[in-house]
Amino acid sequence: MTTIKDVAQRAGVSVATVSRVMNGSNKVSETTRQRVLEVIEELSYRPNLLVRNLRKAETRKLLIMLPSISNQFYSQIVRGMEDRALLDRFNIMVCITNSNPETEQSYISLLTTRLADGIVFLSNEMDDEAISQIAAAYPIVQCCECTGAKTSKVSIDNRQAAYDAVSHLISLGHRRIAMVSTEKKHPSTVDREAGFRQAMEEHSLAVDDRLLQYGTYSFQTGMRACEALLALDSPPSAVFTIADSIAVGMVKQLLIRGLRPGPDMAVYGFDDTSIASLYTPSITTVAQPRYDLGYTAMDLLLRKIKEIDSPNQTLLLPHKLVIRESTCGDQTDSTVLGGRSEQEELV
Amino acid sequence: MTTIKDVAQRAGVSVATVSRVMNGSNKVSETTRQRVLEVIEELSYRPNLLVRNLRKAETRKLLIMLPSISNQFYSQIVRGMEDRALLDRFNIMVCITNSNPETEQSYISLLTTRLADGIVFLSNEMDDEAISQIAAAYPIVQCCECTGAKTSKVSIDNRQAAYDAVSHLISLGHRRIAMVSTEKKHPSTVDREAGFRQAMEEHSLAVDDRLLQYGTYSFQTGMRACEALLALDSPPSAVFTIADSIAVGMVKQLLIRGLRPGPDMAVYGFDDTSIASLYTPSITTVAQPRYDLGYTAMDLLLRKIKEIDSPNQTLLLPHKLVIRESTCGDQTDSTVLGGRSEQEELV
DNA sequence: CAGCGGTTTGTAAACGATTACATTATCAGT
DNA sequence: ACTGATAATGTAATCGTTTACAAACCGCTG
Repeated sequence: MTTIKDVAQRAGVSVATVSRVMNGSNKVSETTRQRVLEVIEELSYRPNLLVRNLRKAETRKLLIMLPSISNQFYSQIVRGMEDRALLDRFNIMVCITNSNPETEQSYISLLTTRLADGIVFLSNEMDDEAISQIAAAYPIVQCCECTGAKTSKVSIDNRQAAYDAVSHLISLGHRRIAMVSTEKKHPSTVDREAGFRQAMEEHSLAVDDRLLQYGTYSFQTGMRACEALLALDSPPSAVFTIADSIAVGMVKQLLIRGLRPGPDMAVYGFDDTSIASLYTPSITTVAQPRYDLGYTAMDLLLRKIKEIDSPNQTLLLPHKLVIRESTCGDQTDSTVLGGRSEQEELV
Repeated sequence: MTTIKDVAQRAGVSVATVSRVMNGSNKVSETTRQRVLEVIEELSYRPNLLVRNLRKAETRKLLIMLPSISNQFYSQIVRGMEDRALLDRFNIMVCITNSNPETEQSYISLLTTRLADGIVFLSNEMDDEAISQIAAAYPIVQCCECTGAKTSKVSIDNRQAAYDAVSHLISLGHRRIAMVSTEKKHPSTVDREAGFRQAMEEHSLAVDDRLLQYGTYSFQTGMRACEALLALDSPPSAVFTIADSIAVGMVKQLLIRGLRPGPDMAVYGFDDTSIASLYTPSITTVAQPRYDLGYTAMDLLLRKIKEIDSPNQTLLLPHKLVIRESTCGDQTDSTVLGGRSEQEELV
């Protein structure tokens, strides 16, 4: 490997001069600058950034922790983060934890061992105590899944969003409303369940335990829940699910059973991932301002990097209901109703 | 920041001893080991890995270059890579290029500046010449999108796969077969188009230029292509698309027009992403051994890391046709036919 | 108790850059 | 020709580890 010394020697200057050329210092004559640049080109010299990072005590690398890469939901968020990070000349790298605590820990140690300058969690496995402790010394932000840890955070108001969705179903005349959620209680899950209950209670509707189904974020969960609900003596007329993937499963199972999603059973999704608008029938859902969530989270992280002792902030961004066919009372043809989500290529 | 010196001082030993404890060298007495460990805990000391990486001239970090995070297709591939990398105690980090040459370049420089030990490209923007040059000095592997660059590579035989798919359509009795592809010619695109043509020619079927539609990987492309094809004097009875996302658009548009995907027009997807099995009707497609592709690619990369001068290899893994409803001749009900793809959670 | 082998520990060079400070070159003004 | 200011360049310390080599220590043996 060629080092700065090799370049200096070959160009007949000192390493300091080469370093100055590399860093664009103005205290180098045009003649030597050219010579050095030539030699750099000639030897195809690339500085060892480990050393530079060491000397400058910064890496300009930020980590984004995703539980999984296969979730459509994250792409716009990550794009927002990236755009914001680039403004301050930071690079981002995505770490996939698979919701595995050890994997998560191994990526966190990149931060504490100075291989990265900050982390945004899109979900985390560690407990609040541990996260808070790390956040006290290193820049950390939570996005979308915000626990009780002492960090800066950004998300939507999940409780309110669920409340709005369920209230909407009620306003359509539904009285027996089911909920399909996950066994694993993410912060967003807890809030969405709370919003569901609040809406039901405020409209004096009973929450029948048999109408509560639990599983994972998979469409299989939606299909199974659909079966279970249809098997009841008096099935619900509407279902609120906490994720589009579950809603898709519900809808598919209804179709398999020859039932019409919407008229026969209304289905509400959550997140407005591309499949919700793509599916036939299209699926009513709650949209989050994903790009903004990411952009804002990154903004908070950069603030923390500039000043680790800056106070923690909690920001809530506005959500939106996207009404589509799956909550349509009368479905005479399969024309796509409004609520087309922002154009997003499915590459 | 506490350094190894602080620990040494506090524990009353030399930095060498602390380093030995950190690295699990056996030449430390149990007594001092314990004392040092206590101090490390007490000061919550974390070594600066920039230095360690510098001394050891390795980072044990591998980069995976994705054009986009929103593609379902990549998740299993990445998992395969990760599993293989972990066996050799390497961490992986995902870099999203957005198909932007500058972004790609900025991540590649992480390799040449010794911040990472190797790269797997799931697609690349640089030209073959540039890639070959880098690959001569640094470990690089191409996966799924293999150009003419001098690197090790893994993919399926895209030409053969397309050939098989189109031959299958022909065996079902179709004679007028359209193709929907992308403007941008990725290596896989070129091969799939070639396979399409080969199958048509070998069965003495004319390739009507009006039956060739081009766009992006988006479902909008599928919808538009569907419109264009239906507007023809004699529309095709089957369509081969080079991506599931396009096929979904086709199917959706057929449904909107009140036509039956399958009986009225057969639709073939490619890649077997989760949406293909999820959609109603489910979509016939070509499945790639995604996990294995990733695992194998990483295996080749690790080989290159061990020995940069090891010869480049090109591996082709077997594909599979997954027959579903969208190529079904008579569709009496919406029962899901075989070809359920490997269970994959949609999180 | 000198000498020996083995274990444990310490000293200091090295990794490859950045940068404060020192030195040298350049040149205008007298 | 000399001075002093300014620009260009060089020297060497430094970042925080790892590790080769040297030194100290310990218990035994003869």
